[in-house]
Amino acid sequence: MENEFCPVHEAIQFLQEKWVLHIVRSLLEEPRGFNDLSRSVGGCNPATLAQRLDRLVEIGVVAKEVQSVMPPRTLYRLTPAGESLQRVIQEIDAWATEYLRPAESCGAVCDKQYLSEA
Amino acid sequence: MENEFCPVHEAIQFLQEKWVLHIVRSLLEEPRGFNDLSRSVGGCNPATLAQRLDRLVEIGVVAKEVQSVMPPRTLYRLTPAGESLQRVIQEIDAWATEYLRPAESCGAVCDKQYLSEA
DNA sequence: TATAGTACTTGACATTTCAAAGCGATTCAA
DNA sequence: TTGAATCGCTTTGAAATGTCAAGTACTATA
Repeated sequence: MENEFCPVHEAIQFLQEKWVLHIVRSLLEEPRGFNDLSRSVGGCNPATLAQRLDRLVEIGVVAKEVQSVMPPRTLYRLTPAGESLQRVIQEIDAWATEYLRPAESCGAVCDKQYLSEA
Repeated sequence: MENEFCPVHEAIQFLQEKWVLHIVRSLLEEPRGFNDLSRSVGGCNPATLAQRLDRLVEIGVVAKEVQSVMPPRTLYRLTPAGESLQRVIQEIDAWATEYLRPAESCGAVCDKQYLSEA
């Protein structure tokens, strides 16, 4: 269990980095600029977002397209590897809609959620 | 986009907590005690693990079974809701084996991984 | 001319995670 | 019988990580 390369472990390690799944999910909808992405993800501060994007680009899940430096205009879009994460997100979606119950609201208070009984 | 309850968002929020996916994956294999789980997950310190388990129990993904207090013997097992996370993990698995390439080793050095070209 | 928008960076602060040690109790090997 | 190992954690203080507010340099719109 030590010396073998375990892709799942690596994948989990990377997918569990804060905001990664949110970012991917947002980019699955459409390519976005930095601020647009930031708004869409909701709650991720620019420092973290920038760092996460660097990493996603480095890993090859996201491609960064600088359209013009000044005025700044950039597009982040998923690579094929990124797009194929859609299946993961879909499963999360399926699980969530089956098991997650609304606690109170969503946007503001996101600290408590419960599972449905069934 | 503010006041609606978005289960996927909640689910991602919760699944991206550090170690959660690793824990679930480990428990998918079999129910485990605290230390056993700790070893199987690998690298999570006990304080964090304990907290994560509390949360998982609270949310209803994991059930804690205290078999004896002294000598201590506890079992953590997935609830049905937890078990159905298997599909998520399976998709991660599929994605990982398709796109993740071994960088160097696995156990010790887990800081860099690359995607395959295809 | 003024306001809002782009993509970020910076530095101070808060939260999270960490490794290490320890605890009471039991079981097992020497 | 003594000592080490195992169990399920908790505590500690320090290190890593994430967050916030503000700012940069510039353009486009009003």
